[in-house]
Amino acid sequence: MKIERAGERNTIDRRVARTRGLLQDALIALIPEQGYAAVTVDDICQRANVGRSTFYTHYADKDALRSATIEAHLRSIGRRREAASQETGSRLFEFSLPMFEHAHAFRPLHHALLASSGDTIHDELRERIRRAVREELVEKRIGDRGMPAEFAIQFIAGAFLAVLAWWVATDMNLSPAQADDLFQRMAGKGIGA
Amino acid sequence: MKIERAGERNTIDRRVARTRGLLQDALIALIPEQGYAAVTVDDICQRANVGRSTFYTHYADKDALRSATIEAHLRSIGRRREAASQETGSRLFEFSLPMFEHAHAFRPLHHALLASSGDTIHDELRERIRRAVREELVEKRIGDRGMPAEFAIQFIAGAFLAVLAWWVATDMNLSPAQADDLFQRMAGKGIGA
DNA sequence: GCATTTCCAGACATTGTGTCCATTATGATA
DNA sequence: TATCATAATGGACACAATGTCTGGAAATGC
Repeated sequence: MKIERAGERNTIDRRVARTRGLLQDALIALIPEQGYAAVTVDDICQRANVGRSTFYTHYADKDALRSATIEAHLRSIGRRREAASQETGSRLFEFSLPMFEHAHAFRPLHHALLASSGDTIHDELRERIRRAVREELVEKRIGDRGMPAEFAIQFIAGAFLAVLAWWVATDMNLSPAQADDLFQRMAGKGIGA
Repeated sequence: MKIERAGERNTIDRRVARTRGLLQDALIALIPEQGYAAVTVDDICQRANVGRSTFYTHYADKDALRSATIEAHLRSIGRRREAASQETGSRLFEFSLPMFEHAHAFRPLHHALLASSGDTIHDELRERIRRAVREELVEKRIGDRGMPAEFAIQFIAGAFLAVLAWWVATDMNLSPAQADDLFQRMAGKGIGA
């Protein structure tokens, strides 16, 4: 009699690894084509050449597959980051360079993760904010010395939207004027190391 | 015989205005409760007390309703900004305060707009980045003088994701090291007005 | 008041989801 | 290599949501 206690398994059946790999790759391949929301479980299975019932023996649903896929890649970034952390010692944001490097190596994945969601409204709001930032930066000729204008624009617009979303989601302890003040400070002086 | 040319209508039937208003309000109300993706057309109709078939006489689908809802409000933000622009004159980022103020006045709308893109794929990555930023900022005790840590975290994480998305979407003329360098500079010193 | 428009409930076909089962195929192990 | 455990498979099923279409009832505008 063989008793196999939970979690005692130290090797993974090749079939499992193969199936999961195929499914993950299929998802990543399909997202740029149709957008995540439009991708069906059936699409994934056909692209991966995997039976639909097999899908459900591995993942509860599409979201579970997505999580697992991201999780796997994110772990590799984490390892890379730890390695980098020991080398460089005390950089300001240790996560950023490994992330840029990973995005460079796995561009299709990151494109799938970050590309405009196809959501016209979100994209429209983003674009409006960017336009507003662009106008001001160009008009007032701020930020030179090798800093590409578009980079600064994306930076500021992204920061603003993130901060606005957070502020709206919280209980709004800060007044609009206070929130704006903090934003202006961060945008102007940065984290001020 | 009465011929009604397209677009010649100058008044809107009260029933139409009433129905559309109810549907838009219902959507905005439901998004914070369940998230946009989980809201069904039936949910919206029940909340709005409107027949489901009526829904489809006004909007092609759920996305169309969302578009129409947000578009209307976005126009009012534009007007507010123009007004504010004339008053203040020469602030650094003129768009930000009016936006914060509008978000304060129409919080449910902005919550619906910014909370979850419906594309949950962003949210997961977003959360990971935030965690990475949070660890570093807290660990290294950076940013004091009345700057709430969470504000700085959201700011940096949002800026990073926007910059990363932009970089991945372009032809990647910048190397990972260069991109990271620019990011570090902006994060550390800001726009440097 | 009357013609027009909108609202509505319900029926319908369609698509995608998630579960289950019996059967076949394949990797692990000795 | 033989054996056994596990994975993969297609098909059937119930279910939920979508989007279309009807005919009649209700409201609106003029």
